[in-house]
Amino acid sequence: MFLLVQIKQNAFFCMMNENFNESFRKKIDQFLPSVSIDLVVFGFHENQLKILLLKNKDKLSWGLPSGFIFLNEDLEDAAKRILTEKTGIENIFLRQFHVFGRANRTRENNREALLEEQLVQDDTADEIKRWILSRFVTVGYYALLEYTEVKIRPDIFSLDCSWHDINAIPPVISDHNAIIDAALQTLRQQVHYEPVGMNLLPEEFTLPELQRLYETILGKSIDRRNFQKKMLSYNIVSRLPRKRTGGAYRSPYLYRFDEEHYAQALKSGLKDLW
Amino acid sequence: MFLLVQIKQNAFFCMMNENFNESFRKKIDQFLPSVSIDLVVFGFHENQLKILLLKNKDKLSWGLPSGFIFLNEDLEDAAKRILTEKTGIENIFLRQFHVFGRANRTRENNREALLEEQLVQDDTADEIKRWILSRFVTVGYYALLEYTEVKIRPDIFSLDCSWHDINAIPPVISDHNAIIDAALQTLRQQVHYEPVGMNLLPEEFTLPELQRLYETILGKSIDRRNFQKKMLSYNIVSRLPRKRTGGAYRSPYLYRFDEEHYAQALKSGLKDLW
DNA sequence: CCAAAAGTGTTAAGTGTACACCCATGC
DNA sequence: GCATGGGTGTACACTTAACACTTTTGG
Repeated sequence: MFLLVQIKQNAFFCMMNENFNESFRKKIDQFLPSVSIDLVVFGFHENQLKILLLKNKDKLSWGLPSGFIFLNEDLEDAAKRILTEKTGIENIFLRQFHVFGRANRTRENNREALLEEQLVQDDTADEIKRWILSRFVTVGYYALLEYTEVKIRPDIFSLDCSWHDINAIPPVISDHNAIIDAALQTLRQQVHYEPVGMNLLPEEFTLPELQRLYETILGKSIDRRNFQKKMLSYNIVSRLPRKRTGGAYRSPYLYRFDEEHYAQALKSGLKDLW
Repeated sequence: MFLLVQIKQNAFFCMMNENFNESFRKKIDQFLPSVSIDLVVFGFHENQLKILLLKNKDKLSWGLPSGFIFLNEDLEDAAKRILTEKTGIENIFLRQFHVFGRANRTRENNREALLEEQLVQDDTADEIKRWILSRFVTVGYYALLEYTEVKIRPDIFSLDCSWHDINAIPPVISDHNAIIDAALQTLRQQVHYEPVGMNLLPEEFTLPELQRLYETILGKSIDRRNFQKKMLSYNIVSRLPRKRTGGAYRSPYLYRFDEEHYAQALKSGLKDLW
C-alpha cells in the first residue's frame, strides 16, 4: 500500500556492519554527548500527507530518521547533514519544533533498535555501551520536501525506507509517535507562516492540488471558489501560459509561486486562509 | 530606573562561594552533559513588559537565569526547579520555545561569567574546567509570572536580580540577546493560544489593564470600545461586583478570568482578537 | 467644577461564506 | 454525449473598524 524507496544510509546505520566497534568508537569522541536529532520528513503525494520512516527489514517497528551532532557542528547543520545522508536532497526546508527531554528516554529511542540487533553485546567495549545506553535529549526537526525529489538508493544495509500516510502510521519505536504528533501539530500551526506549499509541491502545480494540500494538512474541506479567490488575492502564485495535460477531464491551469511575494505575505501570515 | 529585587540563589551560582571546587565537582557527575536551560521570565508592571535578569554586582553584563539538568530529571522539571530556586514561586507557567545549538556557543554563555570571575583558575580541577569550557546546547523556556508574586530574598552572593523593560535591555552576555528576542517573538505568536493574561496579571484586574497588556505584547494600540466588546464576547472574563478604587479619575470595574471558558476559548485561539 | 480616564452603541466598509452555472476533457 | 472535475461571479451575513458623548472620580 505504500511505496518502498531505498535510500542512502547515514552514519548512524553504518554502525550496523562488521567493523562496528572500531568505527563507532572513533565517532563517539566526535559526537556531542546527550543530544540527538530526530527528523519528521513530510512529503505530499496522491493527495496524501506522508512521512519517511526507516526500519530493518527483519524487524517490526519503524523509526524516524535520526542521528547525532558532531562537536564542531551547529545543531541545524547536523539536522541538514543527517537528512541529506538519508535522502540525497540538498537545500532542504527544515524547522526545529520541539525538544523531547523526559528523563527516562534512555533506552527508549533508536538505541533500542541497536540493542535488539544485538549490536551491543557482551564483547562490545564499555565505552560504546555507556554511550548507547546513556540518556539522550532529542531535538525534533520537521522537513518538507518534494516527494518526487527523493532519490532512490541501493539497499546497502538491509534497511527499509518508505513513505507512510500520516493516517496509517505503523508501530514505531520509543516515543516516536509523540514526536510525529508534535510535528504534525506544529505543521498545522505554521502552515500560514511558513512556505509549506512551495516546499511540498513541485515547481509547477495546479490550484486544485494546492487546495488539497491545505485540506490535508488542516484536516478540513474548503470551498473551491473561495479558495481560489483568496489564494489569488494574495498574489503569491502566478498562472502559467498553459495547463496540466494528460489527466482526465478538464485540464487545470498550472501555477508557480512568486517567491518574493510569497515570502512577503508569509511575514504577516496567511491566517485568514482557513 | 528599574526595581532591584534580591532573590534566592540557585545551584549554579552556589558555585561562587569558597568550597566551589568540591561542591561543584560533586554536581557535575549528576548533571546531564552538553545541555543547559535558559529562562526568559516575563512580568508585567506599570504598563511595561519586563524580564528578569541577573548579574554580579561588580560586573557590567547581565544574563538570563540559567542552570543544568540532573541526570534523572525531566527537562521541564529542571526548568521549573531552576525558576523556583530563583524566584521562590511554585506552579509557574512555562513553555519551551527554542533550542540554541550553534557550535561556538562554547565559552559564550553563562560560563563566560565564571571565567571572568576567575573562578576557573589554574588550580581548578581539570574535570571542572573541561565541564565549564565544553560545548552546551541550551534549551530556552519562557515563563509568565505575576510581578507582585516574586519574593524578595536576601542577597547571599552579591548578585543583582532585577526586572528590565523589554524596550531597555542592558548589555547581556553571550547570545542572550538572541534568546530574549526569540522568546518575545514566541510570546507574540502564542498570545492568542496561551493563557497569557491570566498568568501575567493578578487575579483581579480591570479591562484597561488587560488591554494595555495586549497592546504592550503586540506593540500596537487598540480601540478601547472594540477591545471591550470583543473581549467580553468571548465570555472568558467575568465582572466583579465592584471597582478598582483608589486611583484618580473614574474607577474601572474589576474582572477575573473564568478559567474554564478561558481554556476552552484558547483551544481554538483568540486570533480574531488583534 | 475641572481634568483625565472609563463606560457605552451605532454605522459604514470589508471580508467570509454559500451557492449555480458553464467549460474542457477522456472515455 | 456524458460523466467528471475545473473555472468563474454574485448576494447575503457577519465582523471589523471608525467614531463621540456621557459618567465617575480626585483634587
